[in-house]
Amino acid sequence: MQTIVHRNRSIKGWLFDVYPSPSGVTLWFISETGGRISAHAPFVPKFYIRIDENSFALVKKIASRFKGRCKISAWKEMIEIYSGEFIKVLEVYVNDTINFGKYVKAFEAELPYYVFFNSDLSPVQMFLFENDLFPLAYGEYVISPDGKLVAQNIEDRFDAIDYKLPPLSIMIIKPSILGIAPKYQQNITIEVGYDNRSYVINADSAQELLTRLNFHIERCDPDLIITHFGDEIILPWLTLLADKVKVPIKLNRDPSAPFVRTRDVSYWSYGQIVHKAGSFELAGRWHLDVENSFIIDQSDLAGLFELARLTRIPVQRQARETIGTGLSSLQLAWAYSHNILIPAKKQEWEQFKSAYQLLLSDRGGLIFSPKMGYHENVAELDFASMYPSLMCIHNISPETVNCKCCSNQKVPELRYTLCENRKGIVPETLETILKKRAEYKKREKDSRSESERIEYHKRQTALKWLLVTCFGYLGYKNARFGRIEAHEAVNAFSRDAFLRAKSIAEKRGYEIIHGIVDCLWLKKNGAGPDDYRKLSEEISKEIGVNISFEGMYKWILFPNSRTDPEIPVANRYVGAYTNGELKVRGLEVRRGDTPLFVRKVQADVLELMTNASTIKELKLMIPEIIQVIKMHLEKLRAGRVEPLELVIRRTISKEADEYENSNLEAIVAKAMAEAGVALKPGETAEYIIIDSTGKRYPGKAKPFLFYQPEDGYDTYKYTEFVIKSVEILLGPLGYNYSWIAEQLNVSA
DNA sequence: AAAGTACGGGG
DNA sequence: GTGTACGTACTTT
Repeated sequence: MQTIVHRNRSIKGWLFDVYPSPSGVTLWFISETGGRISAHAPFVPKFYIRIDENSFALVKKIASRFKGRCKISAWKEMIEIYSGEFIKVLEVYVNDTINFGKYVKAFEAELPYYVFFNSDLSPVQMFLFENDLFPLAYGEYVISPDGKLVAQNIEDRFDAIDYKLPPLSIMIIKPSILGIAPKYQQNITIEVGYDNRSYVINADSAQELLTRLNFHIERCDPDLIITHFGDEIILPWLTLLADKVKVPIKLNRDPSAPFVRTRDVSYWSYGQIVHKAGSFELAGRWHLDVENSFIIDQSDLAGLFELARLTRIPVQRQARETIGTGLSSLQLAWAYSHNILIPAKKQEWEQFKSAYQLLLSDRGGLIFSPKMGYHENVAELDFASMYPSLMCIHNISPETVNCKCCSNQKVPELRYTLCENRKGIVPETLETILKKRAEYKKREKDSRSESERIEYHKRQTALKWLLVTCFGYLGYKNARFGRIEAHEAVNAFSRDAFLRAKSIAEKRGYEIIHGIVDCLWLKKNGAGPDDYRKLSEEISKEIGVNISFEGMYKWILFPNSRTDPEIPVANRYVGAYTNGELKVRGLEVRRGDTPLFVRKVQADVLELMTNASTIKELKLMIPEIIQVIKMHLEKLRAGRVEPLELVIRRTISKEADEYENSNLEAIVAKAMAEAGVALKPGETAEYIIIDSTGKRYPGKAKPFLFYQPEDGYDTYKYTEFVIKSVEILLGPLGYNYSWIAEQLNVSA
């Protein structure tokens, strides 16, 4: 006799994905043996209301209207972050992970004068927080015969430094022409790549296209579909086709789940409009659009995975979120696990300022005026992670500044106190990041294997962005854990540190050539690397924040302002380190709106200049530089420059008809709108200048979308662009625009 | 001359 | 609390 025993199944592997599904969440795992397994976990998210007992009946009445969905759980004692004291709150269960937010809104609408906590967290994150889980967590997962996750034993930590990642099968889908947005392409063909092969899908009909794509998806069975422009263009287009010709597209691994799509948005972020494409997320596999992810752009998949593990935001979502959201999530997780109530955040209208932006705008950070022109034998000293370090060292956090319990005068210039009894949430969470990054940086330096070095570099770069954001976050008035006094305190400490560093250096006989916020450029006759290292050590020891010797420059240039040649500008400079590396800020090669052609010329010139060890040698190579420019300009004059290299990409800030001046952006936006492909504020105008005078061609510039090689281009304008980009380098050596133009046989 | 428009920053 | 850095470079009016 045989009995069939339905037993639990144990998987050793990684948590791959989590998303809401009816009465809980759906989880996907990748097992070590290569299985892709889904499971369901029941989960009831909850929120809290700070309410007096008299109002209990009112809450009960609202809850009873959503009978079966919302339920009053109990009175709870939880910690209010600013006071650090326990307060009494009412816990409400919402048995619907998909519509959690809608139920919360209903409560909020009827209880406008009460404070809500944990009410705008995502149920998926609450699930992860509560179960000590995180994306890509390695461990043992136990699944019941009816597909429920019943237990897990995690052999991994969200903040681990040594962790294994699952081997992922990857498919790439992209337009066969890259380098120009699909919006500007006349016919899009898609190219599918996997297993070291790629296939251009040239189909005669939509049916054929979809059938062939489905074939590839089934054969590859990707965990991860990487696209270029998948969010905005390709996936929406494919699904539209699929609906039209009724060929289901097999993008999802979970056939029961919908695609998660969000709308595109344009929003203001500190004086600039930003357009964010809507997202197109998949269920059971990831879709990552490399053109719609800041963190992938900066630090690749390795950085994205590092961040997702740390912030506990699912990978597809983390890819599209801002870094600020990631940092916030890290703090939320910490608060959640310490029974600290999380205040509902108010509507976010602004993005966070990065430290730098804030420093400039709030005049918090110090900027000296550079000594104009070329210098030799200058050294650079940088404070490493100055702001996060200050926050950790001095325990600066929204709830520790001006706390109730302490009276001290720790903050320079300001009469603020800093708590000595309780460690703040900001230092608590930052410390993890700082330590982790320091270790990655160390390994990056020490590692013998190139692939390891690259991996560690990507991870530490991702963490760097968290650190860069954290300062802005502290001063951001709408942040959950933000407070302006905390932000001011950091500023005060930073100015103090910077000024003390400066004065120590000057006392030792060094001349300050320039200084920005946490960077100092110094000079002293006869001083070498060892002297600067010694100076760095002395300053670090004195101030308590690490300052490091970045290197010495063979030459460095702080150019004059173009609008007023008598004055210097703080944020543009270029210098060649003694190791041959170049550091450039603010010049054309660094700008996103410089056409590739101009960038190439300036880059070529700079590369030559890197070979010079002294200003004298720089002067000697002028004829050589002129030759290089001549070569490029001859190509330009002959009409042989590829149109792509002449494309200017600039963000438009408003709708086509809102422009008051007919500048090139307005012209292009209008032309696009008329052709039915209107650009939204924050999207990029991509165009070629045909005739900037408008005499020969009144349109002046043409969107790349409509560009034909016969249209030609404005040789004069592009030449001028080139000469200006070289003048900024040669001008301080005594060779101005008209001299350069003359050498190049161009009328100035 | 004044107003309009866009860019950078961090490593 | 329905607002949107700030300084530079360049163009248009």
